[in-house]
Amino acid sequence: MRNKAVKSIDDIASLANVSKSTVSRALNDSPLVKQETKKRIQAIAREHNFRINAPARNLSTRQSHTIGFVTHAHHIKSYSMEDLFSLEIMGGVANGLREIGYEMLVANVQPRDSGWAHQYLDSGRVDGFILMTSTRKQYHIKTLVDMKAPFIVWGIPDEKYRYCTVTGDNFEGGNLATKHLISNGRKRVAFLGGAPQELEVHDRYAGYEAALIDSGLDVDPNLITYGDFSHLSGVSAMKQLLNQAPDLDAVFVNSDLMAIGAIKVLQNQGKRVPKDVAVVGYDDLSIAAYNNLPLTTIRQNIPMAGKLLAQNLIQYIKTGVITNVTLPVELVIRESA
Amino acid sequence: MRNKAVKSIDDIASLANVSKSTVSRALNDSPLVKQETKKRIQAIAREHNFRINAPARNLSTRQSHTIGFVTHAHHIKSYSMEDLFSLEIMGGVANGLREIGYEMLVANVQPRDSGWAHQYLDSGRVDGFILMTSTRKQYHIKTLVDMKAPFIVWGIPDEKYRYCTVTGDNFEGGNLATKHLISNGRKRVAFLGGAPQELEVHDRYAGYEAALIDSGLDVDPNLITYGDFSHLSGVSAMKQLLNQAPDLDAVFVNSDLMAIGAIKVLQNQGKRVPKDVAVVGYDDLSIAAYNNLPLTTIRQNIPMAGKLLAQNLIQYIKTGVITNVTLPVELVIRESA
DNA sequence: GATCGACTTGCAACCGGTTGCAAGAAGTGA
DNA sequence: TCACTTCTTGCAACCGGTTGCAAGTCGATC
Repeated sequence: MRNKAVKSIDDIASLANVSKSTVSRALNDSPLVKQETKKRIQAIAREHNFRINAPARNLSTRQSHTIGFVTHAHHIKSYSMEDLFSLEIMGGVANGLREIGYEMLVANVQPRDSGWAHQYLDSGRVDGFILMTSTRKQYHIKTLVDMKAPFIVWGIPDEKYRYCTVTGDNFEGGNLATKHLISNGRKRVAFLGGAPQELEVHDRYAGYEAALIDSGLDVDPNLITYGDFSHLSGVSAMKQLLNQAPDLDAVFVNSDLMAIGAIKVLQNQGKRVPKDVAVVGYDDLSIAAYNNLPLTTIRQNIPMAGKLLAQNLIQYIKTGVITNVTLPVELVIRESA
Repeated sequence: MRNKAVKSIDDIASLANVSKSTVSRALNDSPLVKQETKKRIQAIAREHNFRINAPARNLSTRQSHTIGFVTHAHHIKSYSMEDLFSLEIMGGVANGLREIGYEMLVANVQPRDSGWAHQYLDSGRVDGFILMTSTRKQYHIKTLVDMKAPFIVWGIPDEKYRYCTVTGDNFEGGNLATKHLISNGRKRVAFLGGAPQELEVHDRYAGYEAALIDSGLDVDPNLITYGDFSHLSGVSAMKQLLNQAPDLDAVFVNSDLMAIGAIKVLQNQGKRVPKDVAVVGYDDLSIAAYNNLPLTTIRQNIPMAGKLLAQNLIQYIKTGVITNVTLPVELVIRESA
């Protein structure tokens, strides 16, 4: 260990026989310092394994270089499979942020808590937020807009406000899934939606409806039902569907988690999947491929989504540019349809 | 909004007609300031929605009040079901930390990266680490010990060093699982272990072996094999087991993820689970209950584990007390055995 | 040889807290 | 009334960076 006492920029300064300002500039690659000096200082810093003190830097620049990743765990005490979508995105976000020199703080927010944003932002702990939480999302967005906090959300932008978003192409997803089922000869294709208040769900429905109409099939209200994206809601919604329309021969389900629940219900009731009833899920979580009956599903490009959430938020923070991006989705055919 | 310009402790100081030192002490509930003054200052702070500036405080106290949660994602670019165990614990850790006033930073470390610890610690970004990463865990532990970094790990402590740990009772887990299978009349109970270099796996094996011996059953090397806890490794290890011992009638699997893979293999080869072959998993991840065939498994108390990882690390940081705790496990009977 | 602009570098203030030490106020006992 | 505690409070230094501004160096131009 040679970093005896090289803890601050001042130490480097004495070693290099320059002032701390010069060291600061050199380490930040400022054009103000001579190439040669810069190289020399950087070499010394590297050699002594020096790391800029983050709190000091954050204090001085009034930026934390940290982003809060906001989730609202399905179960209060710990994450679970129900949170898998958020969790998978989180990995992509963490990577995306690191590539541009930011860190990620996890803020697991209680649904009723309204002070969290101030708590993180006013204390200078984070520079902005990435919102995944679906319950009460509109409410949280309003709060953030009101306090002028920098943030980006996974989902379709609400017309009322202007803010950054990243989402998948939900119409296309619903359309692809339904067309696939129809092209396999299915005539009674049901729609098992996510939470009905979500705009994403409306778009997926629109895609579903368009596919039916394109093929000259009827849109039957008895074939439509909703859950809340969770496994359990998939179970009960599927039961309801079977009651309303016992003759259905396919289901387009708005999440893989619900699809897995739905398949279980179908099998329990003696239906063969996909023979009697074909099922298409949504998201293509890692679990879709691992499922007992590998899921045919609509893939959302999760790593890309994470990366864009990171990049576009930072871009917004730095430049104020508001981006709303829609990512393409694709149909992944496995065994359930 | 009344917090016009109340951004710093100085602002509060002028409002309250005291010095900033007094405000600082009041907000930290120091006994040095008079009760009445303290109340008054706290009231003013609350009223103006004041939050202490974290970077300033961190700089001054040389503590970040932040912990790095270290994982090593199974896939590089994003988290997946394979990381579910870490992810579930993460929720518990985040909650545990918040309860004692700490934040959690996610550090998704590349397996070959050796500089990450210095990067986070020397820069004052975190006060310590929580280690979940299993690949190369020993290597990372050595690094942390060498640099005298505060950390706690999920797992059994290595005899060579002294550091904080939290783990489940692996012997008991292996023993409970195996006894359960034997008590159901199984005679040829296989052991499908996690990564063979892990101490946890040895203990689970010991529990398995003890149960066999207690019941007068032979320990047959053909019934033993190993994977690496992942779903895929469960698939190939199960195939191998069936080759080595086609007559097996039960398997104790070291993770739920591997168990799900193993069951798929068994079913594909025409074995009925649990009728022909009973399967017990390990961990009781949320996925165990949701699986197509709900898993009988050994439950690790994940929320508690997360909480203790958080609490004991902070305790160590504050007092230097090294804790090594072993949490009880329990058998959860569902449908696979 | 004086002037000028382009480069480099250093000084010192500032970011917003914490804390050791000194000092003033209030209370106590002699 | 005075010396001595015990409470409270404020002063000022410090944590480790960043940055506006002044100043010094140096070759080029007139």
